[in-house]
Amino acid sequence: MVTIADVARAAGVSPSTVSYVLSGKRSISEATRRRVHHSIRALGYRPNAGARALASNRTNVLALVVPLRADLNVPVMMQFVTATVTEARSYDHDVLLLTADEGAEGLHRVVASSLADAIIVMDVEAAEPRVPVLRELGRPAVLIGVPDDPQGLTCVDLDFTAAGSECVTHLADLGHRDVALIGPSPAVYERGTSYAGRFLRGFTKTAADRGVTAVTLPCVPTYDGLRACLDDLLALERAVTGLVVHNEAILGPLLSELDRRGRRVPDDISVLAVCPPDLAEAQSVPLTSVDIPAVELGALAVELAMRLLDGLGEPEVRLLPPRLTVRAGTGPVVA
Amino acid sequence: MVTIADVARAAGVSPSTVSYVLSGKRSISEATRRRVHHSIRALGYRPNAGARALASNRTNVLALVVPLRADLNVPVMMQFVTATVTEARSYDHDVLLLTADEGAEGLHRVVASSLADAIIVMDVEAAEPRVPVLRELGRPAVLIGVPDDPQGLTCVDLDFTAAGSECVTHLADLGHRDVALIGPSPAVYERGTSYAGRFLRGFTKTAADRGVTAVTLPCVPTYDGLRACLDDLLALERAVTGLVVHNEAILGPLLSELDRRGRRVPDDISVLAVCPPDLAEAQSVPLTSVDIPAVELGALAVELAMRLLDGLGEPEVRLLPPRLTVRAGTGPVVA
DNA sequence: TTGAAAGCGATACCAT
DNA sequence: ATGGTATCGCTTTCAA
Repeated sequence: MVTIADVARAAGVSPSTVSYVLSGKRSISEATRRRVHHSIRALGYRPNAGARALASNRTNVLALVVPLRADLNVPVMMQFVTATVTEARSYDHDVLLLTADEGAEGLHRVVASSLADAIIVMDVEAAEPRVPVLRELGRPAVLIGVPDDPQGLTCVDLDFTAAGSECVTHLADLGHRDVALIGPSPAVYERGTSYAGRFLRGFTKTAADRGVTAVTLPCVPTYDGLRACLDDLLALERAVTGLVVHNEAILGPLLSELDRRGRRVPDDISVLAVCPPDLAEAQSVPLTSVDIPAVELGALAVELAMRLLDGLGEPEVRLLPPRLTVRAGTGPVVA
Repeated sequence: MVTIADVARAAGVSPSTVSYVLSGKRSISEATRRRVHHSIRALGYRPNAGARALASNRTNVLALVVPLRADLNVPVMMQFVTATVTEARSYDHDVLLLTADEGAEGLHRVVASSLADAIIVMDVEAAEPRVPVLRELGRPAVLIGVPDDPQGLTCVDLDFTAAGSECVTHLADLGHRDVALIGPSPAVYERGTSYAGRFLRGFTKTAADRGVTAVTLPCVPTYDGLRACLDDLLALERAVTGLVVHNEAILGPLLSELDRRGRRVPDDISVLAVCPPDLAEAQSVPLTSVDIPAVELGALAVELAMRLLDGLGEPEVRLLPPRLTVRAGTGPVVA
């Protein structure tokens, strides 16, 4: 193994000089810097992470806590994870992966044993049980999602309230007077996942503001769940002409079932989805969609974590504005 | 911060004794052990990971390299990742997440800076460029997938050859004489992803052995790709009565399109899929499927990595036998 | 602008 | 069965 001492010897300087060349924490003459860098490359030196962490109290590692649930939007999750890793690398950091089933204990463990400098937590619930722990951990934390009381914590998320609102606005502007929201699984609402409730509120409020009739149908993400959901939908007294789907898993099946039941999109019914653009585009009829900006959110989470680690920046809640892309699946109401 | 010295003092023993109590590397009297454990709990002591790594040359961390591609089966990937983390924790290890875009350099980095003790690599190609590097790294490595030359490396995967074979066998036993394989995107074949070719070979060979006519159609995972693929399929001279789908992304759309084109499953055509059971079950018609045992593979990969770290066990290729579950989507040929 | 050396918190060897 | 302590590789203070 090549150590800092080997490099120092080869470059004819002291180990501390090599360290300072690497960290940039004090000025070094150009000549020395070059000799040191040359020796580093020549010997293929890489600082030992453990030694560095021990001496500096910095691991250059971010802990990322991912959910283990099956009822989540997995592709979006994975996008988020890879974006986090990629962004972390751009700050010369690595990512340690934790699963949510370790709970608060996992957070304690990682911090107390100095495995990571900061923590990023995905899939935050409204009454998030890990929030008090995160506050007391004494390490920067960034949540994806906004708990009821984000006091003292940094949170990032899509502005789901605005997203729900924008979907209704778009439909109302096209003349739709009767809309429905096909939401996530009831389980998602029941455990109070923060984004589901926020989207619903934006949806409902704007519908009221615009004088649009709005119904909400949570949907279990199975074929049977979908069928039941559509049965309910089509049995409504006033025919719904605009459908907002906040449940990626059933998007394809939903369109099939509508087709099977003789409802044409968008002629009979407009469909608008909350999902990644490629999913919206890959449907039998490309759907107007509000993007879930997983990649931006991942990068932003890392960026905010870095700021906190540098002692800059205060805890804050950062909501990204929704972006709605119009595609063939949305049309005006045909009288 | 609570150190091992604090614990030692509180328990009235030396630091080395505390260390030995924790590691179990020498015998300790029951009384001492109890006092030490009591102090550990009382003080909330957790060993410092960096210090431990520095002194012991063991990080208790596994590096996991995940692909960044979009054309992969993301839910299966995520299952694999979480299974890996969960299993690693059961060995008191953590998982450091790397993305494949760091390439061989990333592997060097992680090893040279002592960030991880072993490496698990997903999405291995037939002519995997990282293979030579992994061999020279001097650290245990486990590949998910089997490269052309697995010499000296440990590999785990589903036995895709047997899986392809079993699908044909099942259809042939039901009397099907004309079958087709709807495979992954052409891009997957082109870059020589190892599992795609192996499945194809098992499929083709068994078809020949059984005197069954077999055609293969790679399918770009978009709606247009699917339509083109089905056009080709239905234009064949001899009508295909059995369809094997090795491409999860288009499973739902495929069934919709078949329905739209008036082909009933399984009355007109039997459909058999290679995918997780829940996906097969969630279709409009539940499909017979060969499971991709992501969870077992993840756990197995970790287990083999642990063995290698303990100096037990040689490099080996471990293929899990396919398991076919019969569901409503497969039926006999109706003359 | 640079060097010497004291830690950081464990492990494991050498003693007893 | 237990203790003392050198050691791991790096950072950072203190000095020059």
